[in-house]
Amino acid sequence: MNSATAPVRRLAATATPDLPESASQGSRGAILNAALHLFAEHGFEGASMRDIATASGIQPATIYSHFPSKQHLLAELVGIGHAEHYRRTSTALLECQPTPAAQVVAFVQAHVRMHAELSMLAVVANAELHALKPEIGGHVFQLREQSTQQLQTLIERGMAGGDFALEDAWLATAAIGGMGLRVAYWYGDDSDQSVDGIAHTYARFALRILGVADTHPDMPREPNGP
Amino acid sequence: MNSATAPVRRLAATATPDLPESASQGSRGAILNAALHLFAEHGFEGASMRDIATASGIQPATIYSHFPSKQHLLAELVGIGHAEHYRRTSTALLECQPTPAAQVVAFVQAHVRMHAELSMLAVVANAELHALKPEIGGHVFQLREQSTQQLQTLIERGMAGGDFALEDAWLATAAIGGMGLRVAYWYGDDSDQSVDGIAHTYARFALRILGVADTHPDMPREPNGP
DNA sequence: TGTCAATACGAACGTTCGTTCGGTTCATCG
DNA sequence: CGATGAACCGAACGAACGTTCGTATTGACA
Repeated sequence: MNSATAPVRRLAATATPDLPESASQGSRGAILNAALHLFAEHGFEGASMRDIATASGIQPATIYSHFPSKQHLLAELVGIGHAEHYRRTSTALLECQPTPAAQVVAFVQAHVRMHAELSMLAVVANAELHALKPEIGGHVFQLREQSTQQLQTLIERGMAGGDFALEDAWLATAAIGGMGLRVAYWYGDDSDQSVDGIAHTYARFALRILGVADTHPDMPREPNGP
Repeated sequence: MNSATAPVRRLAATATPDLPESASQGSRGAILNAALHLFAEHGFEGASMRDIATASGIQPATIYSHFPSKQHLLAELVGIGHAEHYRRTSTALLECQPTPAAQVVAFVQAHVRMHAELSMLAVVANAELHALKPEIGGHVFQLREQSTQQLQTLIERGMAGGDFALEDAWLATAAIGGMGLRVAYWYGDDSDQSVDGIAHTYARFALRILGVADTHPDMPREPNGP
């Protein structure tokens, strides 16, 4: 009955460790952290430099001692987010068995974990990418393309080897990537789902999308109990 | 090589029929249409009333002859989007066979078609929902909840009847809903995929996620050729 | 023909925006 | 001790913001 008064939040998370540790120290880190929270909740245009200054406990002018502009602040966050995503998926692919199904499982689990554990960073990197001027964003777009290509290549190789049963690798890439992306918006500290459980289930969903039977040896088993 | 200069678009569509016909006539319709394009591309806070006025060929002050505020402009668009989505999925469910698998196929195809054919409306209704003040948004949140509940109920009934093989109805709802939602962002006028083809494939993906065999009679067959 | 309501307009209101400027503090180091 | 440079601040800049005001135009109807 209180549905008309509660504000509508853009994502569920509030207090997760929102930045990889290296970037969250000192005044510069405080600014980044405040900008991350405000950009995630209100969007780039919806958060002012004064808001960011207040949230990080310093004056607006001081932000310009650490970042040349609001755009560069966004660029740093979007860059960190994409780099972290690419780092996680790449590492996961290096550490798993070299079969197509196992690689898809590794990729999807890393993908999902990223969007759950660093949901604010993921939301900003995805939803505010359009606000980033190309001359400042630059290399981020390449990283983004590479991450998509990673998954699509896995799927195409599985199709070519007869491991997967589907017609269109691109549609499957979009579907699997998209369902993982959305995790960042609904996963919160109070979710009754564990990150491991979500990653496990989504990996299973991904293999099912690709036409892999539940009896396949690479199909993820039940995760450990609570 | 031109990757550093091209602006990053938020969604791919540009010229689709962006509003249900009834709402797009007269000056009021021109304003709504301009606001839809600008909100979709730049976000609510990123588009100014002057931008909307210029795009619709009238003066800023005149907008206030048709809408009491910028918030109400957004509320109307978000409301139309959610109403249209709920109308499409509800109609689809009424017209299909009453088996769980056929109902999921009908829902997912309507869901996907909505996000492809009215991609701007879908982007605004989803990505800008957080900018809508609760006292102005109001009933939209109920519609949103109902649409999610529609799909989750279908899945739960299929699970109870033994038609689907999975553990968690909510995770499947989130995954299937999320992958369809993302279609609005990448589907464009120049996509080499047809809307029918995408809807067909995503319905198939959905049934696979739910553990339905490819040989099940409700599994969608190949759509008609080109 | 006179009146009313709807639609449109140019100009301006007060506020907030991103950013800059001049100056202060303070630890570091020759 | 004096110099240096980074971090920080209060105050202000011009521009852009959502919105309001007073007025002009118009078509429908008495």
